[in-house]
Amino acid sequence: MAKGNKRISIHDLAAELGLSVSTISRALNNASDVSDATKAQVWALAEKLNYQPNSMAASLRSGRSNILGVIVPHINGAFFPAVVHGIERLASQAGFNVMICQSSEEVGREVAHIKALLKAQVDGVLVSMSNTTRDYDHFEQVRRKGIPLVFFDRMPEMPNVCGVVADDYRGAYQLMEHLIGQGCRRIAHLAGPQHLNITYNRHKAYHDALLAHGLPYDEQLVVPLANSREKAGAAAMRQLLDGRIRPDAVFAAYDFAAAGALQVLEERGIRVPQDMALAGFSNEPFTTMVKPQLTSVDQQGERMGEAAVHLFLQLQKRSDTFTGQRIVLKPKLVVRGSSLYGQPAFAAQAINGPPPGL
Amino acid sequence: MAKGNKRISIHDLAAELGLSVSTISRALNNASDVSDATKAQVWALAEKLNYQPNSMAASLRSGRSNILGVIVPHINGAFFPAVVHGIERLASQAGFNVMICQSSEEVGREVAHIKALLKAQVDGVLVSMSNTTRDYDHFEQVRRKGIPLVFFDRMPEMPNVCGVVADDYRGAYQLMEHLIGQGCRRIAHLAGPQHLNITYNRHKAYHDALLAHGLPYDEQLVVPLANSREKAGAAAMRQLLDGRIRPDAVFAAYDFAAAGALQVLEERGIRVPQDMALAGFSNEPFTTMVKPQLTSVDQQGERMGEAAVHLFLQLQKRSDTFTGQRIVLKPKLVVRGSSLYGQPAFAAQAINGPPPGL
DNA sequence: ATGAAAGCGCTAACAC
DNA sequence: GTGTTAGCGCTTTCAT
Repeated sequence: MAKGNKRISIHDLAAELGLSVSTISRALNNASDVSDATKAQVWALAEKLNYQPNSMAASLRSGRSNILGVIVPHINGAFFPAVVHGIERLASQAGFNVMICQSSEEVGREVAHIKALLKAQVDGVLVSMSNTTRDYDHFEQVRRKGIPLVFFDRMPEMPNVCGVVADDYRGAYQLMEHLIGQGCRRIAHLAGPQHLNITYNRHKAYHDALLAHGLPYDEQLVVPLANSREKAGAAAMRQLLDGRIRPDAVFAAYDFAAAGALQVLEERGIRVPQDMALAGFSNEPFTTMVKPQLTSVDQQGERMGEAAVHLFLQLQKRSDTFTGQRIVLKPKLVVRGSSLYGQPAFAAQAINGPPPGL
Repeated sequence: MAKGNKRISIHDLAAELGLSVSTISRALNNASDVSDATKAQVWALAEKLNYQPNSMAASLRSGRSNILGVIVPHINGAFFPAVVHGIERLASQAGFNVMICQSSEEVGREVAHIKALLKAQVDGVLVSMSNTTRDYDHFEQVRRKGIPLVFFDRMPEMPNVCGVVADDYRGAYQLMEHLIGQGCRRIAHLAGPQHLNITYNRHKAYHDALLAHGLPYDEQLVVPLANSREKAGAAAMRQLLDGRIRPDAVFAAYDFAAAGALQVLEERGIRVPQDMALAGFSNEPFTTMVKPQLTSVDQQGERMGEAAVHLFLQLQKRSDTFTGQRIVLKPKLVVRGSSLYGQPAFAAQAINGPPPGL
């Protein structure tokens, strides 16, 4: 009984009302050249019969699917979810459905997802590369089909790519100036992969800021992170502490890594920020939950998502020329207890008192 | 130049090879009744011409889209991302593409998403209700179309619904027994919405466990949370502390709320767990980053996702009878510093007497 | 303002 | 094993 209802189509509506299918179609799409009376009839009947349009058929015929494909490396942490949220908001406002895929940082899955999205005839593809992606053929394929392609956050080194990024260099540079301004002189860096624009830029800003302030760049103070998670941060921190030089500040390329580092520091009885300042990157919500609260850089995830959709819509309009348009978002330094010695009112607890343990 | 390539279809392949379209179709789908030689030819040419199948056309014809629709309330925190991950893994293994949608806890968006998924001819819908959903018409509509519908975590009160849930009651009960076993006697509860199965069960277990151990259930010790976030937890904690009775333990229905509560306790100089034990629910990653680490209950997100897909696949096979099948996952209590008095090495300063006044 | 008719690209009987 | 054929449900000229 539940399924006897054979799907009802515009033909059924047409028959019922004694109209032609084309009129029904036009009415349903609210075309301008249908009388209001007819529209009303059609809408009413559609409602009554609980008519569900078949978007497959529509897409097949029209060539437009109204689906936007999105590929993110993962949805851990708060950043990518925020971006996705921004994308969904604006896209659905523009009448698009969004198909979200996770590459889980594997090129293989990224390629597979691109393929699936193309099969699904998406009208556009928004992607943030996986960190194992070194070859860009699959992206080129999207463009070759004339389908708008927009990157966000993690961009490939391709000619004429469109995309939106946060100014990681600037954010990291500001962060470094803050640390230096706090009196730190031997700042270490827990570095992300150098083939990705984002982490490359964070590292480069670290380097440049040091030199610009007359401080040496010491490779011993730069430890690569195996990934962006806590454990990797903890491991890197241990490696750093076991080295010859003891830094007086650590800039981790990710908040999660910073959190891992923080735990190691606590284990070893090194006070933050008194003995060592600490800062991360991304402004994850948990940065305000740990003790001391973590200084970080906010990447404006939601705005990034919106900007990406914006770019897509533009590209769709004038699909002839794929100008390598880029939008660069200004990140925001968020200073908290983990890098603040002294004065500010609310940070009073940060400085006085002996170490909290014991 | 980039877009002159008019899409190539099986007709092009057929013409090029002097075969019929049906043979091409069969070869492409690796049907058993095509000679290997032909298959090889077809595959080769498809590769060479970079043929992309059009899944819209295939779906329209076959009636199967191979798309699985998923609706989650949000992707904050780690739980829903974990579920989604589980879903994607198993679904893609079974040859399905996944379309993820966020309702953002708004029924309106949930309804809209259901509509869009139906239009897109999805083969099944997996959903975790928004917390503003009180009416289930849109879900019924899915079933009425004969489309497999599976809930996870948050289930509606509908007859014969299929779904997979964690045993929140059991998890919360174990948590309560742990607290009581630790000597807590005036345990408070920061409660989630009571119209949702999950938070209702957490509350009910709180209630039942108290009575079962001869402790009174006191409404003054139950404070409703405005939502699942930190701020709400902080607000509820303040309200609790401003009340007449000072609890010696707090069980928050969400980890984020517990984190907010923890901050308030710190502000007020109330030591955790010595003065007051604290526990949350979900086992978010940040529970190990805060100090003290938070006791919580793990909900097995990834397994829940896999189970949901499993149910869907079953439903799809025997679509005649919609048995109200349910899978219940056993949650896991994770005891950490926030509720541990005594022995363990690092907790040397433990106090076991009655809670210090004030 | 409405209708007729031709497909979009593919699959699935049914023939041979 | 391969070919023929008839649509899936809709949009979209082109008529009227």
